[in-house]
Amino acid sequence: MSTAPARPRLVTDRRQRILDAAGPVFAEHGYERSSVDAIAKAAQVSKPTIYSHFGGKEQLFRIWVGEVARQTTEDAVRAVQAIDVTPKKWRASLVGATTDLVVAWHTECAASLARIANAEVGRDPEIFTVLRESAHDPVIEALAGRLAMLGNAGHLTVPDPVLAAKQLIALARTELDDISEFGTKPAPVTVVRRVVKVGVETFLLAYAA
Amino acid sequence: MSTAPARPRLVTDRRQRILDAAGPVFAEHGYERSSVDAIAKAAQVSKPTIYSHFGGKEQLFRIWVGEVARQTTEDAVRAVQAIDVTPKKWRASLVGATTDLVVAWHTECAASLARIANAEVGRDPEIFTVLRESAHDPVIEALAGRLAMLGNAGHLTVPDPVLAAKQLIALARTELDDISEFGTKPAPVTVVRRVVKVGVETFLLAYAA
Amino acid sequence: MSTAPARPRLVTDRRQRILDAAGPVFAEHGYERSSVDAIAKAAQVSKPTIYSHFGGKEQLFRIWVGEVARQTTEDAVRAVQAIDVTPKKWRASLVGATTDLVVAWHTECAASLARIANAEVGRDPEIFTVLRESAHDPVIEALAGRLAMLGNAGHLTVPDPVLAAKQLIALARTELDDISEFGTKPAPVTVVRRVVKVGVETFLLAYAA
Amino acid sequence: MSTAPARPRLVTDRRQRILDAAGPVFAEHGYERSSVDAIAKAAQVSKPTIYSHFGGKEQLFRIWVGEVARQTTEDAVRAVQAIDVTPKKWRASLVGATTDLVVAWHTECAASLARIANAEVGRDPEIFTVLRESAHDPVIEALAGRLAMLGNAGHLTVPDPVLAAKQLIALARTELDDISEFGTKPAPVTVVRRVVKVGVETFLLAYAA
DNA sequence: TATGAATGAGAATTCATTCAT
DNA sequence: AATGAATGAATTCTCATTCAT
Repeated sequence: MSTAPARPRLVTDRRQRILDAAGPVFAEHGYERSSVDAIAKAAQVSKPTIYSHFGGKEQLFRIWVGEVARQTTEDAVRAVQAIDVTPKKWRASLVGATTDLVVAWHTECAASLARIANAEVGRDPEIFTVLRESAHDPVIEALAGRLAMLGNAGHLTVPDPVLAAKQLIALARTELDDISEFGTKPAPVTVVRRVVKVGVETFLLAYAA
Repeated sequence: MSTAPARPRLVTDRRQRILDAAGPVFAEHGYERSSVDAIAKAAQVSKPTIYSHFGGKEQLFRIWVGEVARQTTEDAVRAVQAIDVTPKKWRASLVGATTDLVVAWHTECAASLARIANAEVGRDPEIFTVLRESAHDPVIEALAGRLAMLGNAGHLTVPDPVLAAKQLIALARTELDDISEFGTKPAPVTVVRRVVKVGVETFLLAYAA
Repeated sequence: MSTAPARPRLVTDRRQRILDAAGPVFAEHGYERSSVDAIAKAAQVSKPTIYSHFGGKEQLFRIWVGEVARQTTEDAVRAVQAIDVTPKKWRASLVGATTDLVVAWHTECAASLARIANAEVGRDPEIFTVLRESAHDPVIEALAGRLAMLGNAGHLTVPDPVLAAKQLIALARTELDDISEFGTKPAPVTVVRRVVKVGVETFLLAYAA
Repeated sequence: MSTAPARPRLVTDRRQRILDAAGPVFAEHGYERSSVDAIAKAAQVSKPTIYSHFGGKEQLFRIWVGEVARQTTEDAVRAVQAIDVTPKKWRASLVGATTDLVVAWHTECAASLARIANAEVGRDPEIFTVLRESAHDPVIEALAGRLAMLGNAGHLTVPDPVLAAKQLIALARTELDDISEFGTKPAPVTVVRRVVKVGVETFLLAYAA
């Protein structure tokens, strides 16, 4: 117990350290241009360690995608669940929640993920499935649920809540790709807030009861 | 005239043949995974020929991007200009034109271009500029113009035509990424027609005079 | 006669124009790094023209070497022949002639030739022979002749005039490689003059009668 | 101990094996015509190994140059330091040491190095600096020191020892380029001995007290 | 478990050279 | 005689992956 090294914990940390290092690398350079070497260096780990933990570049990538998707989705769903359906607050909270949702997806990491996954979908179609199931669908579902509630509460007319959810997001993001140059430049939150609000207002014009 | 060789024609065609061959390759594999070798093989041309015509992989890629963008934009703008503002026809023609516009952007080539350019924008930010200026802006401008006309004609209430144009497109495309799996699978035209119509209807709910 | 083009002359000029263009290119980049393309461009001529006139890069190179060697040797021999063996002038004219000889070999072209030929001698041993026979030997012979005359005139003691000639040149050039950094930097004539004089003085110490 | 593999040794030897293999290749073909492939094959090593050890062709070349220069200089300086200034021995030892010095520089490797460095000096001027500082200057310094001692001992009259050192070397090497055809052919030691002796004798004629 | 060292396969690019006109 | 266009071969260098320890 006296001379016991503090390693055992680190050993399990290795995995996380690699993932943490891989994130920025993938985010900045994309899949192809990210070399395992670079990731190993960033993680201060040797290449074989990466291989023994993840099996290869491809798998490491997939796991990273999963991680970011899970995290982002968690944030997005939390934002959606904050929508307050009470008469006095629903408007403001809808705007606020939509903003939070959009912001959650505009994290540097999440934005890069979107770009990269988009690009790699041709090479590895499973990525599409993973992302849809672990990121897209849950958020749409959650949002559709809240919109349905707003319908039931008589604030909105929502014949197809899932469609409405998708459209709300589409409207909220309308100007963002322009502003953030496809997710390359970080858009200041105040700007995001403004454009999202504009989108939500259009949504309300269409869906207001 | 009897012994005239069949070559002279081909000589000048080389450039186009290379571009034609590069298209599918880039479209299918993306920039990084497309090797000049593969393009040369597909074009039945030697690698140096590509280099003497285009200067390098990067430039070939940019020129391909430009070509597709130009072609797509041409089609899209033509679609927009077909919008008929007369009382009886405007609704139908708005739906029709929006459908055509979306279809123009869902060509296999154009869809791939969007995915790839998106992916490569980090490596070569100029692509963003090129695409915005040569593809995105002209279409938005044209569409904004028609929407303004519809406003003047009293059919719509369009305080900000450019915004409206962007929103119309966003709504029209809302379900397309889902359906075409990020542009990977070709969406049947009938399906496209249906989802676009849904989007335009939402747009009209918001913007109808 | 009226519409006759002025070409016929140019046709024969082509050859010289290519040689003139090849000189600086070879001189600056050496044999390997000089591309036929670059030479063609510099000569404002198409590559096949070079091939039809010279047969290939190698042969063009050899002919260039020959040209420079001939020219340089001519100058060097002329310098040597200016040595005046009369009692009053022999010392000064020996210094002057040696300086001229060294200067002739320190032309940008000649210096490069020396460097390059030296380098290429392994690849093409014939170059050594060509240079020795067309450049080195004639100069040594001429100088040996004059030194012998100076011996006969009683000014010097020259048991082996050929050896003496080689030694005189060696002494005269002693510091030049240092100063010109292996012929890369052009040495100012005043400096050349000074170091050559020093060398000749040592020579006279050894050979004075 | 029975099953101990023979590899561990080799692993660390890789670097040296590459250098040893690179030497002859560079020496025979010069920098440009030496392909990394050829060196790898000669070293029985894969190309990436070379790159991981040396970073690239250029750096490998520089390191080789450094190695040969260091080795050669060591030998040359040792030869110079063997000069004995005692009255009875100085003449013979000066001849002997100069011979050794010249021989050290006429190693196949050193001779090639001189040729090649000379050729590459245009492309990479740093080579000149490296060689001068690590090879040329130390030898000249050492030799100048000994000549000064001989001057102090009253055997020679040496107003400028550094100049004298350079001249001694120049005279000793006078006929060597001819004989060895620019360092291409190996000159038999007996021949070297003879021509060096002739050169030293001329030196003594000029510098004897 | 973790790693330094090694590699086979393949990338972009350039070159000397030759057709067909 | 001159050229634009094309090419086979070779170059340097990088990468994902795997041993042997």
